[in-house]
Amino acid sequence: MPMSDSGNTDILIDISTAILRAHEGELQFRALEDAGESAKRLPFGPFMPDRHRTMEISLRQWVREQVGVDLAHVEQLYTFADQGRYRSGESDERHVVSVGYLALARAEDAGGGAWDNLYRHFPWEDWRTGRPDVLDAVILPALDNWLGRHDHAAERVRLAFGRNEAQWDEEFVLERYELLYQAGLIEEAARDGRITSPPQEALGAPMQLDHRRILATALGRLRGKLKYRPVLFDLMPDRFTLRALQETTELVIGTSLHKQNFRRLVEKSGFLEATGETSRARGRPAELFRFRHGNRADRPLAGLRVSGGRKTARAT
Amino acid sequence: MPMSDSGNTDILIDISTAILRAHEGELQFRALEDAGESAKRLPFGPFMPDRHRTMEISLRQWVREQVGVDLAHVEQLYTFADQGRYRSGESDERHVVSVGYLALARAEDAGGGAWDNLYRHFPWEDWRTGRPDVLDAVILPALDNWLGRHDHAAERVRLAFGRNEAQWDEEFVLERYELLYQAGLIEEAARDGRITSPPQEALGAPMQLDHRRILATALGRLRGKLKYRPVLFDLMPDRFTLRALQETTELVIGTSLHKQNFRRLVEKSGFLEATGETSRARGRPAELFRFRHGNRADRPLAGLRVSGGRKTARAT
DNA sequence: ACAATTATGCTCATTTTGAGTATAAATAAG
DNA sequence: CTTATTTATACTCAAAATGAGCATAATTGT
Repeated sequence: MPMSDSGNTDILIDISTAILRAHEGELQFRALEDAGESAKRLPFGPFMPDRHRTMEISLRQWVREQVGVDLAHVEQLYTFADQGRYRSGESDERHVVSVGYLALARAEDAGGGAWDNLYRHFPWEDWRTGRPDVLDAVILPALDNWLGRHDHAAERVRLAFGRNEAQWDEEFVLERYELLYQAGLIEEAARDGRITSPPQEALGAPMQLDHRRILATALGRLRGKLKYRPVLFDLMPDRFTLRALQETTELVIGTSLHKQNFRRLVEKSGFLEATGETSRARGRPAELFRFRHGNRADRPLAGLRVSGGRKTARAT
Repeated sequence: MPMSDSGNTDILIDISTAILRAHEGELQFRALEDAGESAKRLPFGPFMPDRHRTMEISLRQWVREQVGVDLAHVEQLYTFADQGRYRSGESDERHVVSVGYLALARAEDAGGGAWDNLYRHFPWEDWRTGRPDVLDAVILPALDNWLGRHDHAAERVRLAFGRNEAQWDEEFVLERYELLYQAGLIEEAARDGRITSPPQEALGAPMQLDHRRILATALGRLRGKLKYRPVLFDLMPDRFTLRALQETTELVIGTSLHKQNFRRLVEKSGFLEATGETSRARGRPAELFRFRHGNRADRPLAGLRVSGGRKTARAT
């Protein structure tokens, strides 16, 4: 065997889950509140290997029973083991390793309980109505100030926040969050003793432990994944209009899309099946579609990539 | 706090690392041999939270010291906690959770030690010289036989192995491996008591524990990642020809590419910088390029997607 | 009946991609 | 030293995908 053990390595594994749904025009996650603590948290619980064969089984069962949500898609995100970012002052002697999961739920299956708007914690990630003001008003100046003392990070900031020639990449959610953390701009950093400048109101609502980091990982992963796998449908009800699908997509990637092109893209992808029925609402009734499983060409939805439009001018 | 602990949940976390390099026309990984055991294994060691701040730091240091390899890229893959796929008959009472990592090394930094050809363990994944014979000769018939008794898996097999209308997706490495495991076609399945049909020689060399599964995860992840992030360069030396870059790419994705189009793609991506020097070999000397960090548009290399060619015939 | 609203169809220029052909600059062979 | 061979690089061309918009259809609200 490769190495001998050290003395005190008692480890507790927590499974923390970012459960997302699209509901009432918001991208929401299941949030829990604890008494005497203003910051919310994700649902989490210990992994008990003698009771559950795999972490995913453990998680699904536990979420159904304790949180009352039926999960559609479940995906492991990352295992965080950094010391210093967890319950600094607790009595439990064991080291906590936290395994983050992303789970998607359909609004119908999502039961009661409290759901929170995800973008409340990441206001700089929502570009649906244009570039968020907070970027130029607060974030970039503060980062510049920080870069004055830590200029090695300039390139990371450039790429993550799309400055100069770089493009905003909607998938870099975690990288942006980590930079804000390292720059001491968000409350979690202050809490961990990393404060370098006063935390800003505009920088999103903090969460307990490292749960905002897990949420950032979840959002980034989901934004990436939807471009090549049909995960979006795990946020949709059984039947839905193209408009509804587009709105959910926009919620996730945080930008608005061209309606006709979205239709073309998604129709060509082979993931949809018309039901023949229509939905009645304000204007012309829309056809109701259903997700057609796995079949067909299953082309990726690479067209969902946020491109910022053509680079060259249109010839006259 | 959400839940109370159960009695016996002592957990040991192992970090297992698939260290890959491109060398002498092979995609290789660092493999270790144990006395009295023909199957090889990946380097792994326990995570000791009281000694290392993060798992990645722990891993990098440990790999440098114990394995003698300087790592370029390091990326966490997945945390496997399934019982029953690990050291069935061992004395250690603790549950083992294994965190898999993918690491890339440049051939120059890779020191001595034993390296094994990755495709020796996944012969069905190497399509560089065309569709591997083993697929039609062994794998698909055996899977069909298994499907006779387990037809619920037919759709998974169809998608994973690209049958009927479905296309072979080179990223589904893990899904294919898992199906072969579940169908009892590979030695690891027999070892775990899952045998349903005799293991086949042609189904790749087995490995210890679940290390072939980690390798499969690593390969799939790398194949996916190279399409949108410049990870390939972490397998390349400081300067390289386009031909060398293409060969490395082909090694990873397991298909051959069109030379002129590869050049176009990669030049347009903005990741390359000409050095002015050239390399001498058989034919016309090739220009030497260098990886240009982060700068520029950083377009994804989505064109590396293996497409199987145009769908419609070219008009006469 | 008409305005407002939403869905859907379609066009068009540009860009990207797949697949070649053509040419250039070396080395190896005679 | 002339030619074949080999590899690199340039360029063409058609098909497909993409970004942007106009046009039309089918409803509800007034």
